[in-house]
Amino acid sequence: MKKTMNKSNKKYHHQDLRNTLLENAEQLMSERGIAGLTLRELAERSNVSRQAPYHHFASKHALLCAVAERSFDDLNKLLDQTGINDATSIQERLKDYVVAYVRYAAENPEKYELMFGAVTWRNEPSTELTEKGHATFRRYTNIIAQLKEQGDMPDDFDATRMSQITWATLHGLCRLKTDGVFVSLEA
Amino acid sequence: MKKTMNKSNKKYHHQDLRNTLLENAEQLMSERGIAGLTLRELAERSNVSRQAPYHHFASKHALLCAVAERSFDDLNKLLDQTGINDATSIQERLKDYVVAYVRYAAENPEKYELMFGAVTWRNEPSTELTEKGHATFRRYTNIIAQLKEQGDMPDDFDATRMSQITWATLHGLCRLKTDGVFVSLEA
DNA sequence: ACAGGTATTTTGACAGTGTCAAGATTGCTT
DNA sequence: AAGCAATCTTGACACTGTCAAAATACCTGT
Repeated sequence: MKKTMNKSNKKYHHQDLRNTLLENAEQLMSERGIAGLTLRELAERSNVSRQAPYHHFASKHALLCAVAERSFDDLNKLLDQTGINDATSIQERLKDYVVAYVRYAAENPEKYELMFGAVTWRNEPSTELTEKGHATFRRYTNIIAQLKEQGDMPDDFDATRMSQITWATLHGLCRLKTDGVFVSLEA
Repeated sequence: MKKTMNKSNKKYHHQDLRNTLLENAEQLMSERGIAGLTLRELAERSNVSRQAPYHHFASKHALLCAVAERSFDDLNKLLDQTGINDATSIQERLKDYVVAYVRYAAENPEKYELMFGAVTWRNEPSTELTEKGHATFRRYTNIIAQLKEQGDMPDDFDATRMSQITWATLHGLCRLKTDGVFVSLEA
């Protein structure tokens, strides 16, 4: 029985610091906005010196990318739950996907910004990040493909093309919401 | 004949500093990205001290908002030119609008970010900014409305609703492009 | 033309930022 | 118990936005 009881020890965060940092970063982001997130305040809130985070994240940008990946996991977990009831029709599944998707974006504007914003995607996004982003989209195209297989669509219905267009619509609406362009528009 | 020849005088920028700053800000943005735009470097490039811009813009945020307004003017000017040939059909006009719109966004990602991004819209956007943003959208809805008037659309065609959805699609595609999510996808 | 005032630009200063470098502390392994 | 690697801390630096106060150039009324 090894004595790996370091979790209970207050001093020296050890393996937990990474998760603690990520969680506090998310909360700090939702409070001060993504631009207002400061590594120093994050460190202070995590009861750690200002340089400690650098042992878990190479830079602030890396930290933000990690938050983005985490958010993708959260969203995908949410979307998983919508598919639990397989008895429902494909149309119902599509609707559930869209509703969950929009809700997540609306409730976590900063996370959504990191997931699909320029900060992460225009600075050498990691392969994991790009993979998770593509996976989220692929999950959508699967539903659209099933919709076509069901046969209710016209013959010239290109599932891939249609997925791109309609998901762009979805994304555009989410972005308008998260960016604050929408202020008074019912769902 | 008053002697208002201050334009030619090299010293003391006077009325031109504001425009010079805006132009240099745009160029600096396209080089270093919107986050890389620095008031100090902007001042230096404009051959002016670091505090001079503050007499024309209350803060960096105000400067960015001014750039956004300017970009709206540019885009609207571009869209004006597409409508010059009134002989073309409405369908053609819509296509021209979309093409010009997407092209502007793709060629000026930073400006587009300021026009519809969180930086400007989530920090007390000025009435002028919101007005210009709405005007750009209104111009789009007009085309859609004309499309309906022309009679080719089904009876339950809600022009307003349709404008919102299709413009969200347009915006979503532009955003994916400007944010760098698209990297290898033909137009 | 000149005096005075206003608009404009400058210089000095400060708190805050990300992050490099080097030292200190802890816990695990032998 | 010793040593070592992982982890955390402290010191330092260049850079940022912006406040305060001084300096400069222009404009207007007389």
